[in-house]
Amino acid sequence: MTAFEIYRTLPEQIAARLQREVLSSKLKPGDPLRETDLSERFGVSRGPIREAFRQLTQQGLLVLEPNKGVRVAQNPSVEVRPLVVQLRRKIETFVLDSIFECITADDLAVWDDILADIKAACESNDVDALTEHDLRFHQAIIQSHDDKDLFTLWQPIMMRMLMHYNRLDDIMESYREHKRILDAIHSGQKAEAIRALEANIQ
Amino acid sequence: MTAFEIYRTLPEQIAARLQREVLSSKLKPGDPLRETDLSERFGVSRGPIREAFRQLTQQGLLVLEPNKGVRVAQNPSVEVRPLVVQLRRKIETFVLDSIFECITADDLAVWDDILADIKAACESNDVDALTEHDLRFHQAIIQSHDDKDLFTLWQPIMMRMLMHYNRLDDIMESYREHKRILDAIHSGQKAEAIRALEANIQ
DNA sequence: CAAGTGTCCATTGTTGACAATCTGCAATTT
DNA sequence: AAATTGCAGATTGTCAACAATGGACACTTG
Repeated sequence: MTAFEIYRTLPEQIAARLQREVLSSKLKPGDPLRETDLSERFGVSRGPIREAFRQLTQQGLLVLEPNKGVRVAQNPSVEVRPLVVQLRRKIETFVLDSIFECITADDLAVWDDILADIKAACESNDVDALTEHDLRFHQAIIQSHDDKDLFTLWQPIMMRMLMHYNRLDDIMESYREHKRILDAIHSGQKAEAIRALEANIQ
Repeated sequence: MTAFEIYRTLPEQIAARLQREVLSSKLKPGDPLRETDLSERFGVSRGPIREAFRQLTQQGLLVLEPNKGVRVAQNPSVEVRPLVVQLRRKIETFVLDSIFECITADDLAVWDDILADIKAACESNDVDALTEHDLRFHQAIIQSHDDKDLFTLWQPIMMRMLMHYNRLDDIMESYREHKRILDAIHSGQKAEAIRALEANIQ
């Protein structure tokens, strides 16, 4: 993990820390988060904590009840999960289809780097790191679209899916799936790239 | 318009007011909102204003830039709009299909009331009121699903669509579209109801 | 004994003061 | 003249004190 991540604001740093703890199930669905506890833990006042709560609520990781505080959100129900999968597929394939012709060598270089991180995480069987880099991979693709607003639409849907990351028996398969996507892009096969992307989202 | 809406919290009241002003284009895309101005206007301190900003950011109506404040979000680009339409259709038809067999007489009574409001808005050619009750109509359907989390997924997508509500030449057509949905539900025709719902979302 | 009521305490909601940051413009430098 | 620097103001970020709310539990009341 990168030790010196730079974030613009205090709340962003705090939100990033808490996000990891939720996605790695260090914080479990239903767990309450108290403003006072966290303000002491991070050495800041309650203001930035509330702001961080707000960001994570927007991502769907926390649920806010007035006068009662925030709790870690429940996983999507099994009934709703297929819908979430479909929504994410629609957005990501839309983006890939839309940007395909304008993908630069720089873009691909960044994505290759992330793929290397995914590979490393798979090889060391580190599910938390895999989750993080899987998120970075798809986020990088979404954010390469001109319309930055797409990201805010996509993020809460993606988060719902990451909340239980136990799809694969063989963790290395995740690396292979992402590699297939990039291989197809490298060789300019748009339809194949979209197919590989859809296969990765389930 | 309901004159005595009760909201739990101060920020909710403020957010509701601002939401109307954005959806009615009293506040236009790119307009900056200053915390100090609004705290004086509403007679509260800046805390609740910031909280309201956050709620509206989550809904996609405002965009937040650190150290620079918030602005009214831009309308979705013409390129992205078809995607937004598809996403909203997927969610709403999923919900209607999912709840259809458990719709109660109480549910239908509420929806009929909202339909009456839609009719009144159309007849008096009040686009702002139509926007408001159109939102209430679809929101009521979404919220009748057991999984309350669906609402937070749907809301930002819906808001993107409401930000330019100029689809119809004949405003009465909006009433008819919603009436077709409820008529089909009343007579138990699930497939027809879903078809009418999809026709309304475009 | 069941239902309702009051009190206390933990927690969130709100406020106003102060600190940090950004923007625009004027003065300075090359 | 163009680019850069340095101020001044406006605006957001942070903080700590105080107010309001909700939940638990003991107490009263029928």
